Amino acid sequence: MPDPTIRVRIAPSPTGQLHIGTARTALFNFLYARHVGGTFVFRLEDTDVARNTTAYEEDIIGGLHWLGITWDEGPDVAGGGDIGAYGPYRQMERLDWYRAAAERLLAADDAYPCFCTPEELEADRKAQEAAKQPPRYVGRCANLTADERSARLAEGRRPATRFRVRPGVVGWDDVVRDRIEIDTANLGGDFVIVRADGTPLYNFTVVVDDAAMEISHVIRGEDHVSNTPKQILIYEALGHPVPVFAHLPLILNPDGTKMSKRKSQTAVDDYRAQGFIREGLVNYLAYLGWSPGTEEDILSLDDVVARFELTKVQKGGARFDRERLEWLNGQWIRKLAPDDLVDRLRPFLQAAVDDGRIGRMPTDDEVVALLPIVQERLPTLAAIVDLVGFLWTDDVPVDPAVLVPKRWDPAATREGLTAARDVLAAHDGVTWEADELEPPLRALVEERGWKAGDLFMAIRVATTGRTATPPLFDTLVALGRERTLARLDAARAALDGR
RNA sequence: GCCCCCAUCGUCUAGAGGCCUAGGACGCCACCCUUUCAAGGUGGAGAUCAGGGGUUCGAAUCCCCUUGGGGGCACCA
Repeated sequence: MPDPTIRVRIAPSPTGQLHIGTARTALFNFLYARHVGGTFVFRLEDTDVARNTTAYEEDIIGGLHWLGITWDEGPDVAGGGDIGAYGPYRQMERLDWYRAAAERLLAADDAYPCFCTPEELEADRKAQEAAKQPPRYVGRCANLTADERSARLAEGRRPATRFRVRPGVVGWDDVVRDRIEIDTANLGGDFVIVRADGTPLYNFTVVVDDAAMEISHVIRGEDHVSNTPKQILIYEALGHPVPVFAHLPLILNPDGTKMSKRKSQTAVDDYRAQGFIREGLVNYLAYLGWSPGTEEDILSLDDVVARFELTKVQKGGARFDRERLEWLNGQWIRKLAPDDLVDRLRPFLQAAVDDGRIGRMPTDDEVVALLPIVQERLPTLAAIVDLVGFLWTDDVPVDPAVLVPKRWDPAATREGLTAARDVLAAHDGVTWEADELEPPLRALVEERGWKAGDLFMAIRVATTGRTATPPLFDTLVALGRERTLARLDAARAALDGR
């Protein structure tokens, strides 16, 4: 049931790393397109030449792909060629389109050349501010005669192009917030659509491109609501049909303000580097401002596509809750198949080797063998290092103070560790399985009248350096006989050295 | 200063006039399981549906006002 009349887009500007907010907007556009069988377009708004870099372009495209978000038209790789019949999909390659559109507006007097200098505009703004007036263009160049214009041109002054804002009210039926109407008197006067240097501005290019690419639904953040009337004015002046608008609620910092780098972690890359997986992040992001209206909470990308409705989008902003993200991430990590999980864990293990947090890289087999005891304990992939890093490090620092269980004293601990060491050393060493290690140690506890927890905790700390680990006997198996005995010896020595 | 938007547990949300003595999830607290930590299970605390007026037989749901919060007011996107 593909619907060729529905075309949506994401149009990031490559001036920074992929932002959580951009990813969410891209996701919602993708979800809508896939749900209705429409077309999803990716376009690069790269007219801010001073701040663009291909590295950011790569980061954005790579990040979206990593999340599982794909598009039907646009550049598929950084710096790469376009796919699709409505290209080019980079604004810097569409300069002719903007020039032609600007000329049409100029010819129809819907726009005019403005010779105001930055100094003049700055002075106007200062005066308005002092008078507690809202900033707006005063219209100095709005009604210049042809002679006045040519005179200024003759002086060598390069004009910007301003769009003439007509009086009246502009309104639209927003899919998420119903009817919105704004008096054009509040738009700040005629606005610039082409800079004096000839490069076009956002509110203008976005309309020219969306119209040319036949975008039917503009799904974007609420921060664009105030741009919408300006854009509608341009659509009308250009004679293009106005698309349907859907303004999504913002993603907020914990304090309720618009999510920002200053107050939150906003780069998708950073979440990825911390071991969040695409399934978890996508699931979490989908629920920021949307819900299926059921009591489901673990949904795959495909599940969300099947359930997504623009009309179920929330109006109010949603604070980013990292705790919930971690829980969801853990849920998804638990669902991964062993081989898949090992593949995803490998880079995190390698990173730990590289910066010395662990001494060596475990083999895939070693990691697979460990999954039954670690998979359900990982809120993130990166947590693997904290959880069982002691397995791949030669010297595990053991703090004598934590080595002694609460009910024991150092002497008792020494005695316990010695007895445990003897019991384990008596094991033949041919096999070394959890269900072979536990019974004799429990028998030891029984015989001495100890509490199992005390002895086990002493062994745990002695062999891992930690009080919280995966189940003890599985851990000792992973450690191996020799290292288990060696660490027990070392711990006793540490106790003696006190 | 001006314009616009929003408002259900701490957080994400269900709720589209009676099914709501407001449901779920995260987080929190107990208990169970248990060698620690998780996971899982059970139960609990937690929202006078921001406040006030209407409309209606009946309002979290519709209207108005107030308050609070947010977004935007560039030759940025």
